[in-house]
Amino acid sequence: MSIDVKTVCLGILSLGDGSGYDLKKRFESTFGHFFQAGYGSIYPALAQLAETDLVSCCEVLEEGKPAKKIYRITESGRHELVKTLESTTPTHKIRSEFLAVLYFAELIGPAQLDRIINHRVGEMQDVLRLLDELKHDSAADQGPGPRFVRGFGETILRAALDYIETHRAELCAGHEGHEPKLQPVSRTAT
Amino acid sequence: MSIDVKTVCLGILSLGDGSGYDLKKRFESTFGHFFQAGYGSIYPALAQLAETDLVSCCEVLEEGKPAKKIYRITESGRHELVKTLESTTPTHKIRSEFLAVLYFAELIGPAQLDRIINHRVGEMQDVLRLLDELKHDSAADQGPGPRFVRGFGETILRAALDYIETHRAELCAGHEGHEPKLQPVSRTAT
DNA sequence: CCGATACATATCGAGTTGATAGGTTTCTAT
DNA sequence: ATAGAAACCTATCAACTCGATATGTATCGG
Repeated sequence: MSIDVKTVCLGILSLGDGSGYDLKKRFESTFGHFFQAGYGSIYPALAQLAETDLVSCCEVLEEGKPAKKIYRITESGRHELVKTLESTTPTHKIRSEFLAVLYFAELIGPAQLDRIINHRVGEMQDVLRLLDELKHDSAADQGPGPRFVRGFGETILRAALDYIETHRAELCAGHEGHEPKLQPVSRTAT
Repeated sequence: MSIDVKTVCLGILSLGDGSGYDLKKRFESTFGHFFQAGYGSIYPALAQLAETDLVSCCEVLEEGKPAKKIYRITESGRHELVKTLESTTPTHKIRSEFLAVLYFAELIGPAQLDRIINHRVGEMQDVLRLLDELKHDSAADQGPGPRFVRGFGETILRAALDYIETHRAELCAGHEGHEPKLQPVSRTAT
C-alpha cells in the first residue's frame, strides 16, 4: 500500500474521531500546504476504510440537524496505519502549473507575467499566515511531527518568496523594450 | 483551459519537433522537478492535439528502425499556446507522502524514520545534480524562463535539505529512549 | 426576513498515475 | 561471436484524484 488519501484519513482519525466534513477541514488547515484532498476522495476513502474494518462508523442523528457519520479508528486500523507508514518509501511531488508557465515566460506579455507572479506570491503569503496561526492556535499540531512539517512548509515558502522577489526582474529581460511576440490576446477569452 | 499535460506538450513542441518518446525525455530532464508526465498522459495528449490541429503529425519509417511519429506545432497551435498561458492563473501544488508520513513520526520506529529521511535526502541530491547538469549542458534551457525555473528548484531544494539536516534530530525527540509504540512490524509485509 | 455562510453527504466526468505489454536496435562485457 | 542489457518507440488499462456540482438544513448578520 502507498500513502494515499485513505492512509492519511486513517492517520487523522488516529488523532480523534470525526465526520467526512471534519476531515476535509483538517485537510485544509493542517495538510493543505503539502497534501490536498477533496470530498471526491475523502468519502470513498472512508467508505473503503469502513468496509475493511479499519474504522467504525456510527450515524449520529441530532434532532433538527443534518445527519452525520462519525468515524472512529479501530485497533486493526491502528496496526494497519503503523504498518503502512513504516513499509513505504514515501514520495514528494510538485506539480506546478506556475513554474510551467514561467518556463515559457518569453511568450507572455509583461503585464500578464506580473499578474501571474503577484497572484502566486499572494497565495504563498496566505499559506504562511495559515501556518503561523496553526503554530499558535491549534492544540493538535504541537507534537514533534506536526512541528517539523509546519517548519518545513514555512522554510520552503520563505525561500520561494525570497527567490521570486530577487529574480523576477530577470524574467522580463527577454522582452524588455519590445512588444509581446504575438498580438495581445483578449482578456475575456475562455 | 488550464495548464495540463496537453498544454505543456504544446509548449515543449514550440521549442522543436519530437516524438512522444522524446517528449517523455524532456519531461524527465527539464520538467521532472516540478511537473511530471508519463506515457499514459503524453500519448493521449498528443492524439488530442493532433485531432484539433494544434500539432501536425508525420510518421517516419526509417528502414530497420521502429516507426515513430514526429509531432510539430502548427500556427494555430502557437496561438492557442500563448492564449492558454496568458489566460490562466496557474496553480502550484505539493503532494508529499514524505511530509504526511513525518507528520505521524511518533508512530514510527527511529530506524524506519532514518531510512525514510535518508532516502528522501538522496532523491533531493539527485535532482540537484540533474539541475546542475542542465545548467551547463542543455542548450535548450538557457533562456530567462528556463533559468528562472531551474534556479527556483535549486533554491527550494537547498533550503529543504538544510532544514531537514538542522531539524531531523527534533523528530526523534518523541520516542527517545523508549521502544516504538507498537511491536515493530515485519519488513516483508506488503 | 433575506441572503450568505456553515454544516453535512454524495456523485460524476475528466484527467493523471504507474504498471504493463510488445517490439526493434545498439551497446557491452565475457 | 553472442548473450543480455539498455535504449528506442508506441500504446493501453485499472485505480486513483480533482473540481465542480447537486441537495439539503441551520444559523447569523444586516
